[in-house]
Amino acid sequence: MRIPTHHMPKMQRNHAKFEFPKNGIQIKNLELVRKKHLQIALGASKLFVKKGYHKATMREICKATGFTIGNLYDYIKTKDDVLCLVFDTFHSIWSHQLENEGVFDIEDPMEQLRMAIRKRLELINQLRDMILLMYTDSKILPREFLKTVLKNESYLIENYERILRNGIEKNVFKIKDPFFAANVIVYLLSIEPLRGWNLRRKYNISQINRRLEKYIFNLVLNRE
Amino acid sequence: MRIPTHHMPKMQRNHAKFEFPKNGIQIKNLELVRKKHLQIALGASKLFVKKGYHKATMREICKATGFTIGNLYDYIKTKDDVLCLVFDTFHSIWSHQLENEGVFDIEDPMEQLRMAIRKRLELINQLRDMILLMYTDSKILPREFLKTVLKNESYLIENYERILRNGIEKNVFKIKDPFFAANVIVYLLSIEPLRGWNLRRKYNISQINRRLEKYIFNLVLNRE
Amino acid sequence: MRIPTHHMPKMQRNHAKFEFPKNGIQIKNLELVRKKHLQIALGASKLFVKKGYHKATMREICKATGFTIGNLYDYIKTKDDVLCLVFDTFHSIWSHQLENEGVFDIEDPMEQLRMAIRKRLELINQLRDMILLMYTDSKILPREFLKTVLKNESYLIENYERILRNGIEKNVFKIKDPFFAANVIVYLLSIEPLRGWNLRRKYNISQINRRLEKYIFNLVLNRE
Amino acid sequence: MRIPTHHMPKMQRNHAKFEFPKNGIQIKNLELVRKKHLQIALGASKLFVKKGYHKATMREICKATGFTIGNLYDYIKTKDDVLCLVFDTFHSIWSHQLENEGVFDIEDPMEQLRMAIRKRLELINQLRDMILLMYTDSKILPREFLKTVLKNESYLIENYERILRNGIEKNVFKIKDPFFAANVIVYLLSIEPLRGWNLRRKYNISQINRRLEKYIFNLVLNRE
DNA sequence: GATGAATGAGTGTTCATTCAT
DNA sequence: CATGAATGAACACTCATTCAT
Repeated sequence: MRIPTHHMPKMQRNHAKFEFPKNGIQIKNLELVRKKHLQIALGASKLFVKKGYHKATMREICKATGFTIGNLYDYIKTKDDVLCLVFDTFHSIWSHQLENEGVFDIEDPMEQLRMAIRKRLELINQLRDMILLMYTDSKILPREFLKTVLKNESYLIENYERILRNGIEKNVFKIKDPFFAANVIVYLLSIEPLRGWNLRRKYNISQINRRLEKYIFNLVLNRE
Repeated sequence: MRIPTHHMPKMQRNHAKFEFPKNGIQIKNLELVRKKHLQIALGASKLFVKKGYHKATMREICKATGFTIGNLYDYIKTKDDVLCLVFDTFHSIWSHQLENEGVFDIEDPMEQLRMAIRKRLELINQLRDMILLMYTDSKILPREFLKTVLKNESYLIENYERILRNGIEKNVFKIKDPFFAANVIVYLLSIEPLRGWNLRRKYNISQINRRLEKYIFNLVLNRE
Repeated sequence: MRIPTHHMPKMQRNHAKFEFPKNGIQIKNLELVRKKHLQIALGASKLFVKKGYHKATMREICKATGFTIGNLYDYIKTKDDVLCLVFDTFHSIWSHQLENEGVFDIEDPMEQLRMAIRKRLELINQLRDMILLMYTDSKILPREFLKTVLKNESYLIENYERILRNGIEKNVFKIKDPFFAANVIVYLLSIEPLRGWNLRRKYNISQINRRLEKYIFNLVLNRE
Repeated sequence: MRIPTHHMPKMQRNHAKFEFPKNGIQIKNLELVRKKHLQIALGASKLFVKKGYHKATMREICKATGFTIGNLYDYIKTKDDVLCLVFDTFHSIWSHQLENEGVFDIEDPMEQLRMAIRKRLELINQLRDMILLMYTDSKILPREFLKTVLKNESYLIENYERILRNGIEKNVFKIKDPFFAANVIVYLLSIEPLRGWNLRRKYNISQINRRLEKYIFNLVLNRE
């Protein structure tokens, strides 16, 4: 899994709400904490992708992140926090992508949607395994944190809905229910990480992506 | 979750894995073993849906299935086997549905596809939680067993592909790539169990289902 | 520490209230649980006396009690429970002694008090180290359990108070405040286990006991 | 707990243990070390009284004493040293009290004993919780240090013995065995911190003290 | 076949202590 | 002298699995 490092500086911007761990930690230097949290998230995500959250032991997480056990626990309170950190890091990228890509500056609805699809598919290819992880392990997340994740996710869908509404207003898109369509589109875009094992037997990634794009435009341009 | 019991007789067809649960102990009555395996799968699935596989303990599985610990281990070898049994039971229903519904007896492609969609959505609604479980926990399955599961899954997709090809031959469906379309359709049909938390805020199940049906027909009837 | 086994059959009589652990345990055979709890208490008490509660590890407790770790945890929920079991076992002996010794059948107050003192000193000598343990580690006990322990302890003191009142009524004892006197007497009787390191430099146990007896009679027979 | 600061100057007399806290680091200013040791003892004692020695972490000790972790370890070598410092500080007050109170300047044995009792009870009331701590946690002390503590304690008892002998010589006290009596007296005087939970249900502190005084005089004035 | 007590490797977590800055 | 991040041995506890009855 390549990590899209060009996104990193922006990652934790909107997420003062994700403070780890909930209660005070040992370490006092706040900048350091942020740095280490990122280090944990990056290392642990790779491990979780490989072994799954439950089968990864704290000792393995330490090795994967380059921490000693005690030191790791200076930055988290429980193992669950590690998963939260992983989600915090990647789900931010995941759900706040469009704002960061300048998609909303594009006027032409067709071009805007095409951009939104392509950029998303690029990101999805980069984060393939993380996306699978985010699907399979999100139900492990603490209730409160899961709520935030879902909120982010629906925020992402709203972004697509906005693009669709823009196209509808300009009489380019023919769909009647942009909310449902946005859900379908966002869902469809993840087909490759989730069900790719079958598609990949016949197509390479870019063939899949091209077809997805066509399907989505088809969906958006034809009367329902 | 209602379990569609009319499917049960066919369920355990192809799984050598469970034929001799314990090397040393010869359980003669094979019919009994099958009965007990079903009992385990039914009880355990409910538990796994509630708690997840990893957080469910063997003791809880015993309680949920009505076995004592020692007795349960007469029918399985490891905890993983329980998950396999659950998959074995439900994934058979899941992937061999269409054959059992008489869908292939229908001549008219439109009618056939409509039937295939509706029957599937019905089943998906019944098995909502199991489907989520099958997505999230399939990666826990032993390698060999996972292969069987995926084979079943692709068999299901092939069924849809066959329906599409039938419609293409009869000049009803306009699609060029029935393999890809089948994958997309099967994937789309599961949107509710997997991403329903967002859709359900606006629609009830049947509204979702109606929209899905329309989308799929749209997809199939329009030139790509 | 010799364990006064002749008391054992009576030990758990009055203490249905002490159920370990608070919530259900794995083991179903209740008689077995009682037997094992006793085994735990006897083994652990020796260890705690030697090392103290906090320095004793669960593995040492296992070795001292003859359990494997997992099996020990079939009978307790936490390490604290082991201490509670120890207290439960010995504090019962400790605080319900007099009823079991026939002291209350004696009519003559002098004889009754003498008996109460001697029997107690005998017990105290047997339980020397346990008494020290009960003093030093009682503050570790869970709040609720400590309350029961203190109630038992005050019940013991009440027994002495009753003996004193009997002597006052029969004009043998001259004391005005039997409650305070009973507290002092019970406290004094434990001087050897608690502060014996100094006394033992000059006296043997029976010399200490003889002197204590004299002091208490002095206290009880003279006008305040 | 008020700390009787007027005793402090004499406190750290006889404890080579803390003269060079760290082999490698030569802290030149010995006066500073003494000051810091006192700071540690005062802060830590409050914490130990509240949580017990074992449950108090070094981090909590730091917070309670106003040190940073690294700095604290400039003045001690192990956590046990903190307990030793606490004992060193308070046990000195505890066992060298009488010399500092001018008790030995009093000629009249009755007056002298009364003074010795009252001053002691005053101190005991001030140090209530510390006394309980000194009882419960003394067995944690390193062997060598415990010996010093016990020596101090027996020194205290000797002081009372001296007072008693003085009274015997002057034909005021009737006791035959001043050593035993001194042990009993010193032990009795601590009844309130150790067993007060029962007494305090009926009496306030001064009522307890008055009764104790009477009992001790009774003990000392009557033929055994 | 059924029972449930026993096993012990392995887990997440704590915390006294060290040491670079 | 002071700081606090880093270390890792040790801990309490869990739970899949076995096996005597």
